[in-house]
This record gives sequence, structure tokens and C-alpha cells, in this order.
Amino acid sequence: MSVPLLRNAILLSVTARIVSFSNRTIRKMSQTRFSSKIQIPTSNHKKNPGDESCNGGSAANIRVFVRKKRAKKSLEISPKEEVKAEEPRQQQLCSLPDIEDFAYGKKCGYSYSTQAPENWEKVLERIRRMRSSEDAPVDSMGCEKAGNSLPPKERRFAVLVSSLLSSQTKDHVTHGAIQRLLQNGLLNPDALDNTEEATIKNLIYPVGFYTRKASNLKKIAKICQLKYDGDIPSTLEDLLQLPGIGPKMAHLVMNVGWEIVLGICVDTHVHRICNRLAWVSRPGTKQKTSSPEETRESLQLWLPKEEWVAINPLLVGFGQTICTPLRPHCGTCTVSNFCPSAFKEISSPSSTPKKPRSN
DNA sequence: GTCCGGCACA
DNA sequence: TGTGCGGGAC
Repeated sequence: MSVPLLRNAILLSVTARIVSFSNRTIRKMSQTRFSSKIQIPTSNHKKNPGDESCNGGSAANIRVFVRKKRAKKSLEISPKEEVKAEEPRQQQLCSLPDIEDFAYGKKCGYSYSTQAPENWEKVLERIRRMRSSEDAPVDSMGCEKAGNSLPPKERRFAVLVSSLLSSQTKDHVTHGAIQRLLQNGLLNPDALDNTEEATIKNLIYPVGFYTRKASNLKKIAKICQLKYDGDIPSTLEDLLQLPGIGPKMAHLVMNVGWEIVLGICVDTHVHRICNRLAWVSRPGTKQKTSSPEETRESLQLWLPKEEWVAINPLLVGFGQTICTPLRPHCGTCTVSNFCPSAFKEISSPSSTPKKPRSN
């Protein structure tokens, strides 16, 4: 399989996590729609690969943006801000390591280990095999094709909304909420902006944290209208300025919405499993990373970029079925002999992996 | 660290 | 019935 094709296939699997395509649809689409070359907006395309002076995708930069975002409590849009947002992107964006550039961390002055852990390829392969039955909730992606049938701009907005609603919410619940928004003509920034928060809240119920999400949706719709001409932000830093969008969701939206891979989407499963496998560590130490962001930063230093997108659905499903947060099923796990944490946490009395909840 | 909020599971 | 799930804001 050629590299672009492989990339498309990988991209598809993560797309599925968000917009919940059926597996059959994915297989079908990988032969059709995505067989063409991925289009990358020129404004976002990466700059000089060797330029380490600016690192748009680094955790350090993301933390700066998150800090800025938090400092900016109430998000008011003014023409002044709009001008500010137009700062040269060249200064904000920059390249991430090439696949072969494992020494990237050193180049950036980080003290993370850039050494790939022993046997990582074997471990990934075995996890892939364990996951081949596709019995994890992440694989049973309802049927949400709504976003997919929309024009690009609306599809991107649907991806953003899906991401926001999906956190800590079962896939079918997210799907239901998206469907209701769609049926009511609210899956676009203009309509959402002109809708009562209470209405949005009722429509998205019972997704997790629906009150806050309804409020965030309305704010996001307004921002998209005023600053992005009804589209979604096209850079990581702009996405991070949206209320309710943190590093994890921002990377997911970049990957799925814009089809640009700037970083690994690290959620709680990826964070937990990478630490259990000792694949990541705090800078200059062998201690576990303390946050998903730290995990992302550490993982990106050695994991080949080809794996950046695929790693999320792979480990999420693995984390849902076998390497569960509580009582991991080390007895049935085929990588336990490579895992320094195996059998060190209280295991479930039965060795049969149970069907966990979605997401 | 706590809170958000429904829900699955021990 | 209590608890943990999980990303983001504070």
C-alpha cells in the first residue's frame, strides 16, 4: 500500500471515532472516496521541515495557548481581536518531526527520551491482533453519516460539534444528539447562533455535561460566524481558543476535520496505556507522565508519524476491552510479557474481558 | 484538586 | 447504593 493510501486508511479509522461511520462504510469508502489524494489547505500546510524555531504542534506551544485561553475568561469577539488573530501564521505554525527524525526532541532542547522503547513494534502488532475482532465500543460506531454527506464546510462544523459532544458520552448518544441538531437545521453556526441555549440544551440531552456543552456550542457558533466566515478554525491554536476545546479535541478536529496530522490525539486511554507500557516518561526521568499532554509530547518524540493517527483508535479500543483503567485483564493480554505494569494492578476475578461502556 | 451529569457496574 | 468514567474550566 502506498504511503498516501495508508495514511488515508489510518485517517479513516479516526474519522470513524468521531463521526461514527459503520465499519462497512469505512471499508467501502477506503476503496472509493479516500482513494483520491488528501487535500491539504495551503494556508495550513507545514513549512520548512528543518525549522525548529517554531513548533505549532508542540505540547509547549499548546500549553501556552491553553494558558492564554484560560486567562481570557469571557470570550468576546471584537474587530480588534480579529486583527490580532491575523498574526502571521508562519510565526505560529511550524513543522513537526519527520518520520525518521527521532532526534527531534533534542533539536528542540527538550530532555525527553527520544529513544523508541524496545519491542514497541511487536507490542503494537500484538495489540492490533487483539483488536482485530473489533469488539470495542470504539469500533461499534453507530452509523453517523450525517457529517459525511454534508458539504466540506458543514462537514467540518459537524466534526467539531461531534467532537465537543462526544467527550464522555456514548457514541449512540452523541449520534442521537447530532441527528436531532441536524433534523432541526441546527448543525451550522448561523442557526446555532440564533437558537436559544435552552433549546440546544434540550436537543443535545443526555450527552455528558449538556448544560456546559450547550453554552459552549452557542459561543463556538458565534465565533465561527464572526471570525471564520461560518467555517471552523483551521489551525491548532485557533481551535484551542474555542470554549470547551482542549488539546485532545483540537488534535482530533485537525486530524478529522482538516485531515492534517499535527500531533497525536492523546486521551485518557492512550495516556494510561503508554504509561503502563513505559512508553513515555516525564522529561529527564523515568517517572510516569502526569497528563495526556505530557504523554503526547513524550510519545511524539519517538513514535513514527505514520502511527500518529492510528494509535488513538487502537489504544482506545484496547483500553476499553483489555487494558481497562480498573482491573486490567492482564491474563488475556498478549503483550503482558512486554508490559512492566502487567499483573501489578488488581485484576478482575474473571479473566473474561467484559463489554465495557462506550467511550 | 473539584466540578460538571448521566450511567454502568461492582 | 457508591463510585468511576473523562475532557475541559476554574
